[in-house]
Amino acid sequence: MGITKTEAFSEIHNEIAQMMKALAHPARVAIIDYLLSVDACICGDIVNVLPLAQPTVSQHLKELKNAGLIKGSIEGKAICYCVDEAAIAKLQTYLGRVSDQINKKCC
Amino acid sequence: MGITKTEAFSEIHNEIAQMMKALAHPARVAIIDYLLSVDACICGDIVNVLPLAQPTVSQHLKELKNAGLIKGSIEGKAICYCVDEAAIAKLQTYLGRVSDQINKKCC
DNA sequence: AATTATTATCGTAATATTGCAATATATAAA
DNA sequence: TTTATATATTGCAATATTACGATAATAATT
Repeated sequence: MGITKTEAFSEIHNEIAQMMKALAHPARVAIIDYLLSVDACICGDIVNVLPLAQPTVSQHLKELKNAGLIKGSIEGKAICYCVDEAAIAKLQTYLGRVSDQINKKCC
Repeated sequence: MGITKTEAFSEIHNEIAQMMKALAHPARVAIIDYLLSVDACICGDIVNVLPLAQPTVSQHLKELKNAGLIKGSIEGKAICYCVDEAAIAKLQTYLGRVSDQINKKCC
């Protein structure tokens, strides 16, 4: 139905899924990469870097922000976005657990 | 439009996004977790563990398989699925790079 | 105050995803 | 060969996502 049975799953599974979803689009992965490539977090030109119209980029930024993957703060007439370290760490921790539990003698 | 401008993004960004997408649903995260919790990879009861109907689970398994996150092999009348180590490693590598590049003095 | 630059929101069209009943397929067991 | 068990496929309804033009909101500049 395009609707996820969120309530049927554990909070952890929902949380991980939500963060993964934020990165489940090449534009959003590209945004993360661009934010990292800029030395400071004064970034007012994300729109110019992506092959998408400004409203679309704004929407993607919003999704990244809602998922907690980036933080934004007003910096004059531009807005400064940067990657949230804690969020990335959370994903790393999850994947680390997965990696550790893989049964090497399996399949 | 619900359609992603795939061709406008780099292969790496698309590849990462695709893998993330596979984990962008609590059911699929739950499947991974369940596969890891079983000692061997003889798993014929994923359907009974999830709060979803059999066709829905089958569909989620297909998506995980298409994204390369799990491998499946026929084992009698059941099918053995298990987590693909290389795929997880690829995601870990990506997140590791992100983590390394985060500008600590930012924001 | 008017202008300019930057980002957000609204509305909408096209497409994708989620979920399941019904049904098909495949293999093991009887 | 029939039956039972396990998984896949099809078809469809409900909802979500993606993309963008038009427009609004905000803040610096003139």
